[in-house]
Amino acid sequence: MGIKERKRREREIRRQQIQKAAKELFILKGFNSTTIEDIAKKAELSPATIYLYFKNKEELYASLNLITLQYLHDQIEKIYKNAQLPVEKKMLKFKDAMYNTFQYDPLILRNLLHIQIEDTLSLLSKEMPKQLNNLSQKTMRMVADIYEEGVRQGKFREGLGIVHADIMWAMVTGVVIYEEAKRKINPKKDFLKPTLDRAFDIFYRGIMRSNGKKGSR
Amino acid sequence: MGIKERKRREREIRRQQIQKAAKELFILKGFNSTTIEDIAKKAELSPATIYLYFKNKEELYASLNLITLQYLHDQIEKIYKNAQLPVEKKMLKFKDAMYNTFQYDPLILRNLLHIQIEDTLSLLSKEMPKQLNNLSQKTMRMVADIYEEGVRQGKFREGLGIVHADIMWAMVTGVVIYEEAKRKINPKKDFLKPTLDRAFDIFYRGIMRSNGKKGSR
Amino acid sequence: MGIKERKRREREIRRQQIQKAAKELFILKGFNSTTIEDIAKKAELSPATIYLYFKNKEELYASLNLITLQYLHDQIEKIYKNAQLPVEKKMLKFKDAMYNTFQYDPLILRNLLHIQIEDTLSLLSKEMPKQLNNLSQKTMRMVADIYEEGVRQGKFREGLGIVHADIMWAMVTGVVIYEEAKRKINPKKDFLKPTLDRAFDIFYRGIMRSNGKKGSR
Amino acid sequence: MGIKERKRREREIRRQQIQKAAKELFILKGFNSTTIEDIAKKAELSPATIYLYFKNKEELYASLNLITLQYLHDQIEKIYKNAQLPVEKKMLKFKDAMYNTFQYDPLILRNLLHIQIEDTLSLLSKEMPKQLNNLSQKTMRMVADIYEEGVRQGKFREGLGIVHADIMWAMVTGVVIYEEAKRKINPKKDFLKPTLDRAFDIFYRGIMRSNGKKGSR
DNA sequence: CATGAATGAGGATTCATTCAT
DNA sequence: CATGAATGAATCCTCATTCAT
Repeated sequence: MGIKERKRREREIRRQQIQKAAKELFILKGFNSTTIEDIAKKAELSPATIYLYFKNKEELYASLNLITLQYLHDQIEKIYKNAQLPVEKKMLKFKDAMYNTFQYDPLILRNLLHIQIEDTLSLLSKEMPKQLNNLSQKTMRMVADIYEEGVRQGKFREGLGIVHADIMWAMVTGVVIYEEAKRKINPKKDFLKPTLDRAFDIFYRGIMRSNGKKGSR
Repeated sequence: MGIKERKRREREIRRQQIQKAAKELFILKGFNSTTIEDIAKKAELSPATIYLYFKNKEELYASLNLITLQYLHDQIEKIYKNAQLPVEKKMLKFKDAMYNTFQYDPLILRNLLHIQIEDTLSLLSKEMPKQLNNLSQKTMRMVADIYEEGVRQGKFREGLGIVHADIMWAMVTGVVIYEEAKRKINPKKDFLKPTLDRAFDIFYRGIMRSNGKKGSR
Repeated sequence: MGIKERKRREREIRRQQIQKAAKELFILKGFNSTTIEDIAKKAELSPATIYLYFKNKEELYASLNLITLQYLHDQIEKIYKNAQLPVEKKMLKFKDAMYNTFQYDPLILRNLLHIQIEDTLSLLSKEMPKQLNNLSQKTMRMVADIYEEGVRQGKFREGLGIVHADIMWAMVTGVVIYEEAKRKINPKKDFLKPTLDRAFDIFYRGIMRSNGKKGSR
Repeated sequence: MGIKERKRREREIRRQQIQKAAKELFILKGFNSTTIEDIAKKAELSPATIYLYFKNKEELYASLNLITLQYLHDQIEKIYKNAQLPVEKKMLKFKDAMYNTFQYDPLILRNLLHIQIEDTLSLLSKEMPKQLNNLSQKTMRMVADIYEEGVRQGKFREGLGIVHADIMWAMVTGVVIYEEAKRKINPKKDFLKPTLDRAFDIFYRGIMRSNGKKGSR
């Protein structure tokens, strides 16, 4: 048993080593411009070895999302399940969860939003998209639930939870992408955090029933 | 004179015919997966002919942005210059301008945001990025000006105009991308318009100084 | 008659204008790297017009040789027919004729020697190679005759005239090519003339029966 | 160790197999008219494989020169270092070294002389031209040294060694090219050897101080 | 399990040449 | 006669993927 277990662990480590290399390169150069050989070189392996761990390039690419999505999901879940916290505080905390996630993996947007959907999904095995979708929906559902809870409590304005979950996600997404793009042109300063704060502040005021008193933060 | 003029017009038409074909394909399949041959076939020309009108694939790609960006710019400018309209109305009109633009060219986001920056800009001639950038900045500046005007008039909350222009753009962008992505997975229904409306409503409330009375629209 | 004649003359001028442009480009960039469009642009004509004057690119290329070869031929002939001049003087004069020719057209070597024979001759019309060959042989024959005359007069060492004509040609050729190559690497100084002089001096001594007295020049 | 060594050797063999095929084709059809696919077919490999061994077509082309140049260099060096041999004998032996080299690789001239310099050198990696130049200069320097030694010994006529090395090289070069060209037109007979002998004989007499007694060979 | 080596299947781009006007 | 425009035919090179060892 011990040996089998050790083998499995080693295998897992190798897998992650590949994913780490791949992630850095995909972020840096994009999907199409990153070659399997690039990844292999960075992971100090041979190209052929990559294929022992991932069915093909797309599957490797997609696997990265799963990790990040899980990362986001876990944070959202923790907030979601925190019985102490009032809904409006939860909503604010979501921002941090998202911000952390984008720090952890700037790639997630291009992926999850399927911006390059056509390049990406064709060769994936059946399982992968299902898992991605599942995790993604569960996460969004939690945000939606909180919104609806807020409506019931008379704190948030009327509206479908899922729509507001989408809008929140979209807004954060948009800001991240946009700031990322600007940083690419001029890498000197990074305005992501303050812009995101302001955006969330606007969002927060925008959804509150009466927002005369509280600001965000 | 007549002949020369007609020639020029025919040439322009040909150019647009290529751009039209290219745009549809780029939207459908993305930059890398669209081949020059695809475009040529769709435009009912030979691949070599494409190169009579565009220096290379990237230049053709970039040329599409210029059109769209001009389209957006012109609408924003019209609103901007409308002396009758109070700033808060202008802000609301911007939404329509953006919505129109995304209808006109869903591609614009991937491009303008340089999501594929590294794949795209290398072979462009010097002029193209300069023009793109110029037009883009002029457009954003107008939005920023309106915001600051609103602040001066005590209508909008304090804050830098350009930051709010960015946030507005980012939010709309995020919603469009996200809805587009969802539509790709399930093409049956299109929630772009209502979601965008709601998002803008939230944004609008979020920036107004006192938003007890007015809703959007 | 007058009009017809003028037309013909204009046509001839146009032809030469193309040849001039072509020659400069072929010298500068080589056969394969020179495009018809390059030539057309330089001659301030359209590519299609080139084809009104030359069957194809190769034919144009070959036509240049004919001019140069004629140029060489005429000089050699003048020396050849000069009854006053003793053979050894004639031999020395040949050097100048060759030198002039290479000045006039550095391209001639690559062409005449058919260095790029395989790239060049395939599409030529029947006539062209025949003319080239004819002119070339007539020229060499004159040199050979002079050598043999020298032998008969007991001035030059025994040997076939044509072999020595070949060697002389080859030697000059080699020096020109070699110096041309060196000049390409370091364009500052041009040692063609002195090297050629020395080479000819060696050649001259090498063929003279007794060369104790005379030097070259 | 054994396996690694064998692998290395196999790789080397493959490389040479490609070079062999390439050489034959380049000789036959020239650089531009020889395609990578031609070479691949002849070497019984796929085009892509060629690129595992050579960066690009030009690098492959240039690599052939290096081999030949080394071949020439080694022969010249052996003669150069032979302490027994008097300079005039050495000079004669140089002819044989060159003759061997041209037999071994008729291509060398077009290459070394950079006849197609502009088509050829652009894509080469930094190292290659440096190596070529280095080897070439070392070789010529040895010939020049011998000439100067001969001058000091009062055997050869006054003059710069390097100039005479150039002339010798150029003359041989010229003869080879010229005979090669004639053979292409009429492949029946090959006059290279006798013509070269005669040319060298002339050269030899031409440089000797007193050449009343000795002929060459 | 790991890998060096090989390759099939493209894809962008170029250019000599033709043809309708 | 001149040409703007169009294109067929090539050709170099890349890269995801496979396979024998």
